[in-house]
Amino acid sequence: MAPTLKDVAAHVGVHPSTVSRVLRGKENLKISAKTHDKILKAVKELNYIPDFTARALRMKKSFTIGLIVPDILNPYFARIARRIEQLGFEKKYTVIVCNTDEDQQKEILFLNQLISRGVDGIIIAPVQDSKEHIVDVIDKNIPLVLIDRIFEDINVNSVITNNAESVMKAVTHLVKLGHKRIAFLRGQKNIYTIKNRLAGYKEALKEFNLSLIDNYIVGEGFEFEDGYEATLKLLALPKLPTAIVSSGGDLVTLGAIKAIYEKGLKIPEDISIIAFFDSLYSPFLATPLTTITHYRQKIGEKAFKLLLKQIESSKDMQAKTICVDTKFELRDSTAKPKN
Amino acid sequence: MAPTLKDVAAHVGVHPSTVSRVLRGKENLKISAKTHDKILKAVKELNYIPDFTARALRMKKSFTIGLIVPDILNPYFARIARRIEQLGFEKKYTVIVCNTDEDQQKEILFLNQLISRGVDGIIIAPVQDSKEHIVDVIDKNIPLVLIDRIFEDINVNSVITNNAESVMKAVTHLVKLGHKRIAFLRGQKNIYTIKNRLAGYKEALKEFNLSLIDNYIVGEGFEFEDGYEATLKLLALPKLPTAIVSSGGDLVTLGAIKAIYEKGLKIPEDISIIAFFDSLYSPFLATPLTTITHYRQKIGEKAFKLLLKQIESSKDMQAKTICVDTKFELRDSTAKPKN
DNA sequence: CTGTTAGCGCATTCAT
DNA sequence: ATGAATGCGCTAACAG
Repeated sequence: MAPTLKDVAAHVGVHPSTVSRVLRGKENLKISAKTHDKILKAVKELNYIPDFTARALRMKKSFTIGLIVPDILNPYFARIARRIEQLGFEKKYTVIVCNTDEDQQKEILFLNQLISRGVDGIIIAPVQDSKEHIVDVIDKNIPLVLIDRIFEDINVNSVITNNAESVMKAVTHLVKLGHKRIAFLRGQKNIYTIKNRLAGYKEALKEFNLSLIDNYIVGEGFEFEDGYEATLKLLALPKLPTAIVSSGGDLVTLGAIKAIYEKGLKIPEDISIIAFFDSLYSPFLATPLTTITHYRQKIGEKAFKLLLKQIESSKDMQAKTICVDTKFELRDSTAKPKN
Repeated sequence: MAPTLKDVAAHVGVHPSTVSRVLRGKENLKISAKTHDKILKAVKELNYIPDFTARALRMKKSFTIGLIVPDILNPYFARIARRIEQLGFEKKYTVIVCNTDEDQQKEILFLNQLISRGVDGIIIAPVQDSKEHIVDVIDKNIPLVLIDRIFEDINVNSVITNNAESVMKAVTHLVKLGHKRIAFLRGQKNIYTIKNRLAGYKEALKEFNLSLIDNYIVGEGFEFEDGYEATLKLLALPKLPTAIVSSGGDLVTLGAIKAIYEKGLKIPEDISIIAFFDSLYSPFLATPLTTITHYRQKIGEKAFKLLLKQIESSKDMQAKTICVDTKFELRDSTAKPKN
């Protein structure tokens, strides 16, 4: 068996609580240098490792936070998660990452699991079929911050990005190149980010007096196949778009690229593309992609700091929504339209 | 405050232990249908969520496993991790992922942290500067399985891939195309996988009677910059290689590609490349890469199952080393050498 | 400066 | 079929 406080205490000949005090190392608790040293020596000798579980139970504080994201394989969330872990590590917090695969049932399960494990707080990019389960958590007074996707009518700390503006910038770029038939490859419909990106798309069209063509808005999910299928549909239209704004992220975009190649089209000669794309790989693709990328580390940082503040402040703090900019990176996947 | 067993018991008018029994749901414990139902009803009403921490303390079983990898941003480890999480979820285990960034100090810290948290087992791709800390964990009788990187002289469950054979296959392919000057872009030296890949490289050279050129073996790490720098060095040599085997994974390979492009060379016309490359992106790169890829999900699966068996078996089981194949995927980054 | 006491929430052994 | 008692390992309030 692993040695406990009691074992260490017995080994030194003091009371367990004394050992505890030494190990907690509170400044103001006066302990004789002698016993202090003896205890530390015994700890080393016995190779004592404190039992975090017991401590958590006693202190009602687990130094654990939960992170719920759709899919950690997505470089967007991976980078955010990694940053949160890093910061957590610095502050002695462990983070438990949960992947929902955009399945709200799973999300609810994870939420309960995390609560059951007594996490000190939760960072979540929710599935957004509904919000009751999120509200429940907040009502339980468990610190929570939303990332990427918020519910506009609930008052909670959140970190988002300026989706609409990003797309408007992208469309503007295309219009200036001469494009008039710009399609929007969506991603999953009901998601906050996507709704806002779509809104930005529509607003930009309006601004440039371009008509909104329903068939030009396609896509139903965030997976490779979703992008592939949707783009095939797009490319089967009688009147092809000359440009695509891909708002569903890396996988969707790769799917789109595959479809485009399969149809024998060239990027950007036949069709231009601007994508929300967060991996390192964009410069190396067949045609280096012009992208909208996120400051993912910053998003992770803001989220973690908000959460930490909420965890550490006894009184409830004023909820804040932080908006992080995106970056427009011009590469080679956009050009003037042919016709 | 969250309701406890006691609250539920009081609400129904029974003893907490009775509630516990109902919730544990052991078959052989006879409980009247009446109280059973009443208790379940109360649980729902109060929205009782069991305290996992307390349970873990009491049962000395946390239903948590630790996964320690170099970097979850690496698609190789990301996919393995994801699969382990998935399987863990099915079996009610939570997994805590730790990233070492190839820093052994961190690895030791994480190991202790995990032990302190009372994980039921650990899966680890170790840094491999040394092995004492790993042996310590095993000596503590904590179930542990090594992935990707093993210590050949310690007897422990492990899952590896056939590194040497993979490289031999790659070199063979290049030789058959007519290459005689084949460089090896290594990755971090002291790592098991890399050592074996290098061994495979050397063996293949020998088999084909090609001389081993020291300058053709480069690379010191797993990052993008490592690949970039190392390849620049390679391309500054008086006698350029006509092909590169990149054994350091995705990032290193991307770095290499960048260096090659910057030197104004073309793939595969000027230089061929075969890479250990695990992301979805390989078909879409400027020249779709001929790669060696891993069955990452399978690796995760094997590792998880080994660990679970070890956790669940009271007596210590016979340690096993499972070797998972790799896949050679021919694309367009290899061709006959120019001269 | 250190020991004593109590209890976090739960599962379990022993009663009844 | 259920209640009572115990303790997992730890911290904290209170004594002294």
